[in-house]
Amino acid sequence: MAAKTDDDGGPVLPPAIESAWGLRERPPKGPRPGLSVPTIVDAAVRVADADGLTAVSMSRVAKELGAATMALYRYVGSKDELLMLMVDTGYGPSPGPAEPEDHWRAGLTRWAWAEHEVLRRRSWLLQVPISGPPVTPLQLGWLEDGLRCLDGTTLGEGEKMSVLLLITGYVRNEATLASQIAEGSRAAGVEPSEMMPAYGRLVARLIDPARFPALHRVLSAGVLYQDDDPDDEFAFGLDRILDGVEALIQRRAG
Amino acid sequence: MAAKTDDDGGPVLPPAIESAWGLRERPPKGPRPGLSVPTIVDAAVRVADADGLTAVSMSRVAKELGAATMALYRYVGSKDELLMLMVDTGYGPSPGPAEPEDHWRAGLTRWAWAEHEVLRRRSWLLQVPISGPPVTPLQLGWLEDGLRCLDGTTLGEGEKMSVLLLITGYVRNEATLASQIAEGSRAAGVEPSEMMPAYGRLVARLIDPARFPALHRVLSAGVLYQDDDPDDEFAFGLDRILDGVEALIQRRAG
DNA sequence: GCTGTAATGCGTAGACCATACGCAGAACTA
DNA sequence: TAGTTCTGCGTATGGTCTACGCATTACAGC
Repeated sequence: MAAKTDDDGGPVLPPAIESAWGLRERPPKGPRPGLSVPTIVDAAVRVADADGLTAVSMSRVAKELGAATMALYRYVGSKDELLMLMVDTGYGPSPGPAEPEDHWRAGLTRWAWAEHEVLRRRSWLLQVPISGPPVTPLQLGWLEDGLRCLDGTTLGEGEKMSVLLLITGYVRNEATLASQIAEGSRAAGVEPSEMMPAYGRLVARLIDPARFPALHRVLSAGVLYQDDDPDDEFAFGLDRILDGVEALIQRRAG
Repeated sequence: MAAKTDDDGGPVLPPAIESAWGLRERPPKGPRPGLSVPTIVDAAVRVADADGLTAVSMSRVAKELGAATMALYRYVGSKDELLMLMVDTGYGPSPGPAEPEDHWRAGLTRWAWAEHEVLRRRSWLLQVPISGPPVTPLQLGWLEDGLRCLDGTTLGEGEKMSVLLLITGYVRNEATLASQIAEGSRAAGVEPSEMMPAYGRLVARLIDPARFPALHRVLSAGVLYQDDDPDDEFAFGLDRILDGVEALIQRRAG
């Protein structure tokens, strides 16, 4: 029998996650805890919001709480565990299920924009190295609400999951790109609106039009020089994906 | 005038990247260099291939080369710069442009599968915190070949870029998921084929069917318990995206 | 009320990490 | 041959996570 599995054969959850599901009560012995897992996670989120994920170290979070570094390890098994919990509360609760009368497309659009909005506000969420499929309560809440959007459709359960995976992946990807541009412009001391034009000029300087004809054509068309509305960009890709989903639903229906 | 921009107003490239474009020759004075940027990058890639990205430290790479840690800093400005170069050689050259007679869809499918294959072999590429749009020669080569697939279509240049972004994002996302499952199964000492079923059992244990009805339905359908071919999963999402692109091309054409 | 037990807070210390700085020596130019 | 400039790299600083052990606290049972 392999280690790290419980009696059911399921993977074992870190204690702090189990307590997030309310599956673990505190033993009544010993001194009253001066901290708590939510307090610690909130402090860590505050640090990340203020100074980015790289500023989140155990000592920094402890300082935020007026506690000693090692005190945190009484509540959290490791930094990775803390990060997992930070993701949960960083996303926050799902915006709620779609209205029953909503078209699936309207529901999923709202769902995608909600995640987009969260990631815009807390771009450090994208830098957390996610270590597996979601197991925290709020994360599964997002999944649940996404699934409900597809409730009335002809898709199979597996297809619904695939569609949500596709969309959430797209949202994360677009947000990653946007935050990189923002970060790059801050690092280079350039106005964010000047970032893409500057990138265009850089690529134009580097490439040989004979070796990179298609790319050269893109540059000549001025695509990179103009500073598009990122929201338009996001909406474009999302509509392409939803068009693809719609095609599948039509096929399953007819 | 802001710092970190050159006379053209373009962002300044790190020296090691400029040399990758052949824009910088060595001054003829001083002792012969015992190392070179490509040698160092190759060693770093070897370390990452063998022991993962976390094993890539300056001292470990130096040891791989039989050099002192600080010797590397004569060639590479920082570890981040080394990582950027590792990504370039880690991806390697693009598989080549599509055949001119190929349909755009066949070309993009091949392009996406090629990236998929690279990321399957070198999953550490996904963990490198990418810090901006591509500026290295091989990276732009991939972009070029992707653009050529869309050469004969009715799409605008900006739309072509968006489509490629969409696809590459999808590929990275799917690969990230797959590598997380592989990593998780290794960490828990479970057979990779048992990973998704174990996850399904875990979620089933956690959720309350009343609070998570849609998710419960997915579990009841046994979706998570069966161990699908990951390639089928990948092909499914890719086809959905390409369907969406096809819809757009049709609309632009007609 | 006393004692045993178990949990908490946290100080110390070890094993890493990136990298700033400075110096000795090598290889070229003049 | 002298001067310059670049290389290799040793040392040192300040940061990271976390294993371990100890004193303190608070409850359970007697």
